[in-house]
Amino acid sequence: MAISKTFEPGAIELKWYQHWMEKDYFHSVPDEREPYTIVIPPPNVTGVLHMGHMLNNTIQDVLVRRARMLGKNACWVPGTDHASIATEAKVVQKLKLEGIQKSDLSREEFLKHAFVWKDKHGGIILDQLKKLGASCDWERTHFTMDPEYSESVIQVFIDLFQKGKIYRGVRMVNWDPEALTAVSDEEVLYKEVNSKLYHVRYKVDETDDEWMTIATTRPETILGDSAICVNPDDIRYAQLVGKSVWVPLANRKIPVVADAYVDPTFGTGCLKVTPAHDINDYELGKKFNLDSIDLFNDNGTLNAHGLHYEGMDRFEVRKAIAKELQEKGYLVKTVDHLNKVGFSERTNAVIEPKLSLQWFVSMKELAQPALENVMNDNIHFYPEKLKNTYRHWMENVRDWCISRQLWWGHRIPAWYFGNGVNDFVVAKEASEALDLIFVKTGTRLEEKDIRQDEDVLDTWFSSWLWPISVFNGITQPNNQEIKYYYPTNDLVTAPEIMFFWVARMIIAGYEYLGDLPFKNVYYTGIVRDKLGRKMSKSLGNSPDPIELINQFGADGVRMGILISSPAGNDLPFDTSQCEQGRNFANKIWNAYRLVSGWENRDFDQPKHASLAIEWFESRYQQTLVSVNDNFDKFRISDALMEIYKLIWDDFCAWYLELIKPGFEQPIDTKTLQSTLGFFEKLMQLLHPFMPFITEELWHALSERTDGDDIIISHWPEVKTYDEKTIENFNGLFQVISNIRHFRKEQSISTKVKLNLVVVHSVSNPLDSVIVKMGNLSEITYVSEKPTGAHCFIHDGIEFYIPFGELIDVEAEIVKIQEEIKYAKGFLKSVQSKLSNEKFVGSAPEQVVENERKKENDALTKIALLESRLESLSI
RNA sequence: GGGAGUUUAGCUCAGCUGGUUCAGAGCAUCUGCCUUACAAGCAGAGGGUCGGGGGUUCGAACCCCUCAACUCCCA
Repeated sequence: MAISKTFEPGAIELKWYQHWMEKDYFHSVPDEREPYTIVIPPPNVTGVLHMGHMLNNTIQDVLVRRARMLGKNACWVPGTDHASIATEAKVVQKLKLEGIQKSDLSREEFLKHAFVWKDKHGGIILDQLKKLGASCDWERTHFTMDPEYSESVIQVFIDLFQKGKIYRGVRMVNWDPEALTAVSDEEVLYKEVNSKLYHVRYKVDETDDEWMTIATTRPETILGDSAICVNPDDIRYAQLVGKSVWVPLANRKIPVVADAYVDPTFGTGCLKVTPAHDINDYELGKKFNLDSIDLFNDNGTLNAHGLHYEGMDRFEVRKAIAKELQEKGYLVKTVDHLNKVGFSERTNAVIEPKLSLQWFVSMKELAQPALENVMNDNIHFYPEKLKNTYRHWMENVRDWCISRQLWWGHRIPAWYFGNGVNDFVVAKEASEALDLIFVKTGTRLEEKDIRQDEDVLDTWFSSWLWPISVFNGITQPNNQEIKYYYPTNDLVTAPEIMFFWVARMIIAGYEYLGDLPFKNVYYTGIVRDKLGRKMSKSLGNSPDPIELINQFGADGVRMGILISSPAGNDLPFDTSQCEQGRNFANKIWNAYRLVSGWENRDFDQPKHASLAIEWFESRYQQTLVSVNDNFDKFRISDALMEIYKLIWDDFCAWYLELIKPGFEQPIDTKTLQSTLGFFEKLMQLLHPFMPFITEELWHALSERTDGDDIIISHWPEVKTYDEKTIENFNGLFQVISNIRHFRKEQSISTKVKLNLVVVHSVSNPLDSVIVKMGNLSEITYVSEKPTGAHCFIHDGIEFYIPFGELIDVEAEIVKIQEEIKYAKGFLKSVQSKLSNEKFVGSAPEQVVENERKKENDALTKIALLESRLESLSI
């Protein structure tokens, strides 16, 4: 059967993925082997695969596949999270298209719709990962709202509440007026926005015409002002502190207070204080015991405090109120101003700081072990520099707002029995709640008398349990699986979610299992386009991963993604990298075509072949050591690069050429066997990176018994190797390269065979190789150097290529002169070092010795070059 | 505003404790080749004041100071 000239990945990928699935190779059950565990960073259940997932999951697959080959019990747990805000928004939107308002539905009805949506879209992203070759244990696929998982989330909430680590309180939260929920600090993105600074004057009480002018970017909040604040050192306003001013339009009198918080150089130096709508103002409000006037409805419109603006949107009011202030003479001026505005990560709505009653996790104590164990490298970050960022966050950790005013998610297990601040209990079921209420109050209530909290928990409050709850470690403590798989080994994720997720998993790990959740965290970079922009759906600058796979093959795409992406560095992605991957697959494919076409016979192995085999074996071992080392250091792309060069340069360009029989000539059995063996071992090294082509060739190279698949084959073992052999061959390659260089320089066609004359007494067993690779007619050994020939020196031996008439003698002379000039300059620098007493005195002996050797070499070289120059000049 | 990081070839990056191997790799570029596995290929080549300036040292891409640019995190 003819083998196609190029590698065609499509059918092959499908075939082997199916085969692996049928063989259940991805599935893990605890046994006596050492476990190797990775939990996938769960993508959003509503998401589709993007380039970030591709990078992330390719790396995980590489690690898992190698661990599997190392004989470990490899377990890669896949799954998705419920992404409460994003998913709820999508479901609401979908219902809207069907003419259904969320408000028309009961909670139960809405959730029914949401689950329908989840069942329909939830699996997409995981299916896409299969195309990439991801060897996840699909039988273990988890979802953060699975019943048992949910139970663990609720159990943890109750436990932390009982420990006093969860509390309910009024705080300034980040309100998303579009999603109608609070979001955590981490979900707010600050962006610079061109806005205006409105200078508005407030009349000082008990004066005729004395005014204080404040500067604000948010005139719509004027109606909620409770004070004016100035810096106590600001002499401009010192006499006004303690007096009162009148709030424009509202006709309310508010005090003037002084606090060092105010920056006298910003604006006018007078700050209007709106405690209900700014976090800093809120602090001032507490300090000075000011009224807190909440102006806004949840959807961002003004409420009754907004007077005649009631019902209008905050941004509409900004325009309208500026106009009214202008008309009534309060607006002094407006100036352009660049300021930072917080946007919701989910809805992109402008975040409204809002006072509200929310649930919080108190973080300070919980964070302690999580901080320590990263700083002391019990949990190792790659790259290490991210430890700094982590420490900074952990040392200044703030309490975590975990309630969300949504329905899609884990409903908070708190039960209210009255209107008092403390009229609630926390319990899993209503019946338990009733018991607790009885204990708390002495009153026996019925279910109809109590109501459960309407809110759900932040999604991260469930995914922080991911490495534990995928093994049911909370609901069934000390079960066999959690004991076997936990702590997991490596976590591969993006630095963007270091706080959202990584830090919190570490916290949960220590709190609930008293141990780290993973030993290593490998942070990938952000995938960017050619212009350096982050790839995103809204920019439309991200290639469709599935399209890429169709175009270049999964192996090609995997290589394209990994070839240049060191940990923590952004990956400026370009499809040309996948092309490189595809080309590599093709190169391997063609190497196989060559080898598979050889006919073998029993005859004595030529000397050069046995030497070549010895050399390649050493090179392979040398690379293997280095590849292993790179893996240990999570230098994944370096490992790949080494394998790439080993296959392309050493194996294809040199080894195969060395042992290749003449056209239509047979090859000896021994050499063929060794070559097939090498090919196999190369495929094993490459398998974690390019699983499909390697499995295909594993089977093509040899008849395999059932179950003899590369995916479960044993990672090659390190054996001692001979450095000397590698050095010898490097010399050989340089000789050949010298010949080729000369040919190229003199534009001598490959069709013209050259002679090589060596001034040496002993011939080399590899001469036949030089003849072949250098396209020579013969090599002759002489004792007298010939004249009229090009010369190069390697390892002290002089090599000559006799001239034909075509050779440009003048050019040759010029070239030698240049070489002499360079060598003399080099000699001078070496000699000046050696004549420096301080250098000779203080540098280590080894270094000085090296300089002496350099001096000697240079002298010899110059002498040789000069004698050649002489012979040419005749 | 506070903190951290980065700056080495056209691009993406290596370069460990200062010392032959220290100025490297892959890609891209240029030149010549359809040579019988592969033009998705082969052979060869060019390209860098290691961000600028100063210092320490016999010796600096590497250590110190300073300036500049970029990136990220926090407020």
